[in-house]
Amino acid sequence: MKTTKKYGKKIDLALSLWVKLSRAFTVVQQKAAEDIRKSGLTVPQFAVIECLGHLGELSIGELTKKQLVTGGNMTLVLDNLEKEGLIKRRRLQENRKIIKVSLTEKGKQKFLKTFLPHAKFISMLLSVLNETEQKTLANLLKKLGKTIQNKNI
Amino acid sequence: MKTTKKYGKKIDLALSLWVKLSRAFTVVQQKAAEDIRKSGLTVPQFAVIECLGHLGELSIGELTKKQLVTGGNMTLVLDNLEKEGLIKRRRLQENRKIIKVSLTEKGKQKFLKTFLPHAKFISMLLSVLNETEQKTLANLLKKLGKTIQNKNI
DNA sequence: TTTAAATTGTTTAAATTTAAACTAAATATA
DNA sequence: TATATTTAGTTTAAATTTAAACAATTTAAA
Repeated sequence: MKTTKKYGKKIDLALSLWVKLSRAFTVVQQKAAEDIRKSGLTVPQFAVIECLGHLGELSIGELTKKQLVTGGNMTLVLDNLEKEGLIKRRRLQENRKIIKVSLTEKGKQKFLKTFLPHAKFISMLLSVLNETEQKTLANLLKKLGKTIQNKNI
Repeated sequence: MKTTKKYGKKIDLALSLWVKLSRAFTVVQQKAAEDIRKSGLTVPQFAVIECLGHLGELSIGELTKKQLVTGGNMTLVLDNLEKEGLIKRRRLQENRKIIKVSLTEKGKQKFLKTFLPHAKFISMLLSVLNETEQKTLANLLKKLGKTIQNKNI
């Protein structure tokens, strides 16, 4: 922790936290991305497969909200997954504005084959923190993420 | 916290932590990016200005390491900052492979004008956690980031 | 010394991402 | 009903980012 006050105690602490949050995320993200690419999927493709694999059929809007990406981007990711036969789109008859997305049989196989190994990789990576530390960290991050997201600034 | 074991306690905990880390980072990052764009700089441009403003003259390699971006990308960011007259490049005579980058007078003014308001914004954003929580979080994130980065996987 | 290897930074092409304009469908309002 | 607004998703153009090939310089090894 820095001991010199550059901009005042409160600001210095927040900046230091933000730097460490960025660094920790980026480091994990880059290792995770390397691991994901081995499966032949891009990171956003993997994220969609994972989301559908765990939560079942979702609308495109729900997917973009879950992953905090823009709609145009999601369209492209889904197009590519559709071309590979991993997902399918289905227009809702009750509300024809909405398109539901789900895994095909091939997509389910891909999910089953790729997710657990990647989960183990992440677990191995994060094992530099013990169980208690991981729980504490997760709780603080949850509070940070949830509160800021719900806050309209 | 999830109570159902999907992949075993250890893996579930790590996955849950990774999701929360991503979410917290992304949420803060998107708010921070919005704030930075008001200054007329892109996020990576701002990061370079900040780095040079705080650390003084750095080589291009040092900048890419600090920001965990690829070299090609840094070249473009520096080109654009140079066009705007905010930074300057200087080839080292002792080692002509190395190019040192520093802020111009205009760049220093930009740094002084933009950094503190942004720092205050970040501080306000992170104030959803109290001082103790911020310190705990920063320490855990530091441990996570440093250890994984030094670990060769 | 001279060649080979490593380091530093740039260029290029391709992939990714965003923002804004757009289409289509549903809902609200006059 | 008819028009306007909102919502859901797509298209497009531009910006960003990466990875790989490249050039220049330095260092190491034969």
